[in-house]
Amino acid sequence: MGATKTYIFSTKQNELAKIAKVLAHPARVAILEYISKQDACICTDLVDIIGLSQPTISQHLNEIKKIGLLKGTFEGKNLCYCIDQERWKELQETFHLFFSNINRNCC
Amino acid sequence: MGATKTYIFSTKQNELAKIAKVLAHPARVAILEYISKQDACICTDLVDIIGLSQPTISQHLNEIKKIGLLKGTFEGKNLCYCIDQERWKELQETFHLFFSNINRNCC
DNA sequence: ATTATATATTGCAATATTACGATGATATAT
DNA sequence: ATATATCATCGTAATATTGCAATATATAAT
Repeated sequence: MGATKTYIFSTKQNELAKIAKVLAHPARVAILEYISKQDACICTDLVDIIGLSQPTISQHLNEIKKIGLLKGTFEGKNLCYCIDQERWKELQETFHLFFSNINRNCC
Repeated sequence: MGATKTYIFSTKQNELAKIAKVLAHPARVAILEYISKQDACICTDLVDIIGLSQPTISQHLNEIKKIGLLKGTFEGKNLCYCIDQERWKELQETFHLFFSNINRNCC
């Protein structure tokens, strides 16, 4: 009891849910928006900009990383994150397909 | 501590997160897919088809309803659910915009 | 009125998520 | 070597989610 019964559902359903879960927190939405607006990698102003503690931001970044959305490279002292464009497009397509496959007939 | 600090974020960020949260469970993805594949309203085969208990399915339907994705009408004995097309399109657009606004330049 | 059927609500236990202080690891600067 | 800065990890408290049994509600049929 209490835990999601993933084994009941299809791989695709679980996959979409997993991605959606990452977007299901405003901090992660904000992080992704901020990174995507930068011309290049960001080297964490995130803590100041978003207003959550450093460990919390780190945790959220990790969630985003888990679904392959972040590429990280070291550049001097700071770890620089940017969005993995290929993966981003994959997710975009996943959501696009989900939203497109809806029947027009209804009550 | 423990609860999401929604007041830190913009309305749009919270809105996207709220919608994503609904899609962040495979049961709700499955429910939406099933309803959208029907020609007309469905009158709950959901419990049998998905394999969760009736109260659990009811709860999930309620989460979906909360973001305005379901229209329900009584038709005979059974409550029939179908997807609100207008709202569906709105959400589709919300995600589309989110995924489109990403910068191309990166490391 | 009684019964059968479908769905909602309540209450609760198991588990997951969110957030942060304390601490650790690593790299640069002095 | 020591200090400083940046980010990760650990531990833990607060809160949220998931799932179901039991119960309530509502309509339809008898």
